[in-house]
Amino acid sequence: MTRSDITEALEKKLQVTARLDDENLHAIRSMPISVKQLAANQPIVREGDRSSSCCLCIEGYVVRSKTTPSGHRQILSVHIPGDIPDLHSLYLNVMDHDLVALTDCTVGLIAHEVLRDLVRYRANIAELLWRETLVDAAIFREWIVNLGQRPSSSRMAHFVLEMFHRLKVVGKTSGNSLKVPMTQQHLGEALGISIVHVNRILKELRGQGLMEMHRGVITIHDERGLEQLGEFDRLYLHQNPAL
DNA sequence: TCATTAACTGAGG
DNA sequence: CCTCAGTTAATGA
Repeated sequence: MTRSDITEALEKKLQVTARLDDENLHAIRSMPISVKQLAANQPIVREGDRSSSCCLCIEGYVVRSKTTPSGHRQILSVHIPGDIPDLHSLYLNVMDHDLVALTDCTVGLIAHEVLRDLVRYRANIAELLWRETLVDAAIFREWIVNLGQRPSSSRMAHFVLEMFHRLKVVGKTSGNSLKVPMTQQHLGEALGISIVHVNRILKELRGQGLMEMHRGVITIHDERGLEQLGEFDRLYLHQNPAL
């Protein structure tokens, strides 16, 4: 892996709304990053941990989750290349949830001091990271609405479209298909529905000609139909609408 | 191990 | 009475 592979997705995502000038781009490209390979299901940081670095997803997927005392896990968010899922740990010292590798993946650990210096001395980058954090919060708000107010078929449709649009920004979709390397168990944990019901919903969506999922690859057959079912409006992702 | 399906159940509209 | 979704259990890939 070359140095530009490491920050490629991050650069794409940061520049969704505004170009970075050469100097700031160079600052991002020359951040010291320690690259680590992780196996699926390997914890990155756990609730209660004090971390001294932030995790940049380079390849593969990562989830944030919380597990209740009775053992039920809620997946809070799914992270893809270019995301920094624990950016908040820069200022919140103790983790309030777990960060776990969903698939085998490559992550880059960026020391807090490095990021703090970037934020202190480069207003442009500070604004982009601030923006990332706000969009992250916007996505959480949408997830709350999704889990609390939509029937499960709409939840699934909404989730798939969100992943589709987020993956598109970093160039990880191909035509109408996207990788969502989650088992039906994972989908259930993300959407708050039982595994058997996940299976029923997938069958229903397939039957309606909306989408299909096979071994972690989703093919969208009817994007408009999915948007209607999922009441999906991509505004909350705050992407460049031209993309 | 993961995916699929049927059958049954209860909540709630 | 109908729809939605959880549980259980059996079975297939």
